[in-house]
Amino acid sequence: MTMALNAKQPFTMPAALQEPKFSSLHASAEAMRRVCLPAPQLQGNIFGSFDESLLARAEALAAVDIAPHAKGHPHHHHHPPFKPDAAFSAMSGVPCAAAALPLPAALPHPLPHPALDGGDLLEHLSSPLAVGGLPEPLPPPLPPAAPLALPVGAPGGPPPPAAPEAGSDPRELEAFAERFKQRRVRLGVTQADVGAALAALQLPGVGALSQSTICRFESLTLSHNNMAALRPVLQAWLDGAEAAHRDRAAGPDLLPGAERKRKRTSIAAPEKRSLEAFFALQPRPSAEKIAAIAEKLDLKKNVVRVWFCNQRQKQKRMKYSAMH
DNA sequence: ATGCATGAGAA
DNA sequence: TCTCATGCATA
Repeated sequence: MTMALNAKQPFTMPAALQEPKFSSLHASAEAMRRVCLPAPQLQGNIFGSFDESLLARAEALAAVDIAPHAKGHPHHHHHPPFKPDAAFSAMSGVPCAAAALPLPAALPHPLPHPALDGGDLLEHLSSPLAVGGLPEPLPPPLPPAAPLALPVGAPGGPPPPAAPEAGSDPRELEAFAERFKQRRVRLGVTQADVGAALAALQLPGVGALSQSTICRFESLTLSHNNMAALRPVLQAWLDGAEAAHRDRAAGPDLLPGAERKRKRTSIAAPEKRSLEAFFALQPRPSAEKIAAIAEKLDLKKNVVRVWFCNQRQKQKRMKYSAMH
């Protein structure tokens, strides 16, 4: 039931050749960044020695850049031989003014996690609306700003859902992102605040977003589709925020204050280098290979799998595919 | 600002 | 199982 906002893929492509994601503009760019994949290795070697060569080659590659670190990179500290899981800590009092509560109706809630191994609980917090409060453009001691609400349905200007292909121009998206950030800062609102305020906007199927997402939007580190989908929403917020700025509505702020806990395994540098080498050879290793790699690097299989997924996702970010 | 992770939905 | 959109936890 959760359906995040998604301009979901109007076009679905076979997993094998799914690249022509966007218009056509990047078709070439996309193709460009996805270099290599030269060796036609492995065919039907299910016999013991299946990917020994792959592993060996990747390791060789991984080793190439390590030894003589004369002055090339700012590499510093290192790590223990290895360690599967690792660091975790708790965040304390994050003064984010955010929250939403089981509001009226329609709050697409992601839902609770099934208790997996790690055991992370209570993640979603929602809380009361945060209406009214508007942070004065006084940056320094910026008090936990209170997000702004916006009269939904009051189209201040551009009818968003007009052109299906509107706002899909990479150039324009980039320009918007930049303007957005500047004006946001001008309003003295943090990325986290924006994300929280979005919930108050109560747009169809649009809930709050995290600081991470807002940050990624501003830095274009999201997929093109994602950027395009978020643009209208952020535009709406910006309009409302600036309007509210003129007016004046002051409101106190709320402070949720919750505790979180969740582990984030940390992959050490050497292991990471190996993974990168593997990735260059095979961006999409089979489950068997992932298992082999995991064993070699002494990492959990799932960690390796997720790493590859994230790596693939990285390739698709605007920054790289639309680089000009 | 980013790394590792979850989960819904499509193959 | 992968992709995609997102997020917590971190550096």
